[in-house]
Amino acid sequence: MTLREAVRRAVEDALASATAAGRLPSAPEAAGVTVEVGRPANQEHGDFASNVALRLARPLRMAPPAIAAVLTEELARAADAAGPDRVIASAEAAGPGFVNLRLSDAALESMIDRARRDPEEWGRLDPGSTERSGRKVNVEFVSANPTGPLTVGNARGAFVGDLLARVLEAGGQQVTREYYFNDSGAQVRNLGASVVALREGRDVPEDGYRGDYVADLARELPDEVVEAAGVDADDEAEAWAVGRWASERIREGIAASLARLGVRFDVWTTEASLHDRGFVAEAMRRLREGGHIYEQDGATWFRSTAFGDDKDRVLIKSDGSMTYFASDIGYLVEKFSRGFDHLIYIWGADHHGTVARVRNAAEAMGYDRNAVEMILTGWVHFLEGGRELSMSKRAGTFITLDELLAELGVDAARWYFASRGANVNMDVDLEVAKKQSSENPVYYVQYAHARIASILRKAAEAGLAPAAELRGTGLLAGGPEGTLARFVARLPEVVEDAATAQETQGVTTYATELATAFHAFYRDARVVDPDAPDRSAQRLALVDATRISLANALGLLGISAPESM
RNA sequence: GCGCCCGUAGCUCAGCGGAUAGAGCGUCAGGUUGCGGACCUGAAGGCCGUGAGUUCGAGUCUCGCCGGGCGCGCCA
Repeated sequence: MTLREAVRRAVEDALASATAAGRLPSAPEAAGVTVEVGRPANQEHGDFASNVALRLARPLRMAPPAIAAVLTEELARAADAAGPDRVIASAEAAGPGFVNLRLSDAALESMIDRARRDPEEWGRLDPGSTERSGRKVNVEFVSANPTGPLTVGNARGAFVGDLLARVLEAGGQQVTREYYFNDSGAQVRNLGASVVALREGRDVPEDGYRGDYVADLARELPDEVVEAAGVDADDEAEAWAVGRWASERIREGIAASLARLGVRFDVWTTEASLHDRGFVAEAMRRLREGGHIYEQDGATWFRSTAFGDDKDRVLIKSDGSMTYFASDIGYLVEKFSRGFDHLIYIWGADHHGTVARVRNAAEAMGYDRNAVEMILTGWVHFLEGGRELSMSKRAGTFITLDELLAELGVDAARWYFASRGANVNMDVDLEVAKKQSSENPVYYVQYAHARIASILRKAAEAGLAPAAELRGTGLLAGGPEGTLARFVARLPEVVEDAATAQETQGVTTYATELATAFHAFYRDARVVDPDAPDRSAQRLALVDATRISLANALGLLGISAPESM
């Protein structure tokens, strides 16, 4: 349990017992008021504060400070009764009616001990601790068609999707990372025709692909691939055969690029497989049975307007071929057939127009539309020396993801995307990003980790080891230790918030604050002091818990925590 | 025209309806007889685009307006 939840329950109990004892009036309207506690911005206001007295003022017809005073007395009574195991050390009514709460030393000590007892689990949520833990979630992201290497344009989705997956996993959810692509469309033929043209020394066709990678493929193309297309193969058959080969080669390259980012996919699904395995037909059948389909102008339509869309959507074109949307709904059936409770799609902002139709189709097929969620990523504008870099895969003018990483490094790039909301547009000037890379906050946090690792090594050389437990030592009663411990103990709350909000900005903020708190502690308190072995051992324990928290916060973002740098 | 997203310090961005709006970079002024100076301390810098509304309380919620981006195919 997080400290926040323990404190929240204590306030809840105080409210219940004060009401039962008649110290607060009981009013039916008060039932709708839930007890919430938060971290005050100002540390003078304590470790936690609750606004419940302000919320109860109207239903109870009492002044907020008076309610706060009653709750404060009740909390003090409960703390006395709990003795040394109490979580709350003191409570006071303050300001317009807040109840400010201060944590006991014992509560802090036990959190530090918990972090060190099981470092792997520290910061991960207990199963069943939140509504969503245990949920089976599919996160589909990147999903670029394999007609060329991943570009910086794909970077946003790759990082946002992976970061989201990591945060959900830390929150106790079962995540499948999924990549969806088309390996049988006309683009594959065009890619093949482009490779063949270059191989034969001709110009790339009008609708073909350019770029160095196409020339590379032409050079590497084995004769067997061409021959396998048939001795008398026409240009069309040859283009398809070569296209399939090239497409698979590119897909392998994409997987390798993603692996370099620390992104690994569990499932790769092709659009063709959804048709081959009958999921598209199954989706059509469901919609037809529900009366959500009609024929018009020779095409088959989904009545999306019945669910609030601004127009109906074509599933089967008048020439008999299927739309991309038809594959989408087949994919819905396929995903739900695998038992997922929740589907998340990471899409670029330009796809927002297709959100409604997919969720509408899910509802029409009898699924919970709220189980289908689209996260739209904002635009990334890449600049070089203030000049915009325009990119086109067909023209071959783009920066690859690999090139970006070679310049920035995986850790810096991950931090960059993790510290910003998924849906905000942002400008990245590559020259500035490179120049500032050593000033990047990620290095500040990593430095704190490396510094602690160094201290622990120094301590070992001096024959000092961290104390097994801080419980009962009183080390955290005040001073620099208490301040640092409060930051360390917060990690589980940070993870819970990240999992709930499905965002990582809070994690980067926390990691920076924790590093700052450590650097301040380092300044004020000497850790390794052979003349005071007991205190050294205790401070080493606290510092070790700090190291674990830094490593786990960074790990949550897929960023390394170096022992030295 | 309709719809979605964005607008917070010079720059890049944080900010669960709560108390005096924050961080990094940049600028300016300082700091080490000890465990890593990739560090620390301090300063300057804000009508939170704008106007109303809801609320005990709004950067946060609602509506209008202004500015920027994107979308409105039997394309993928």
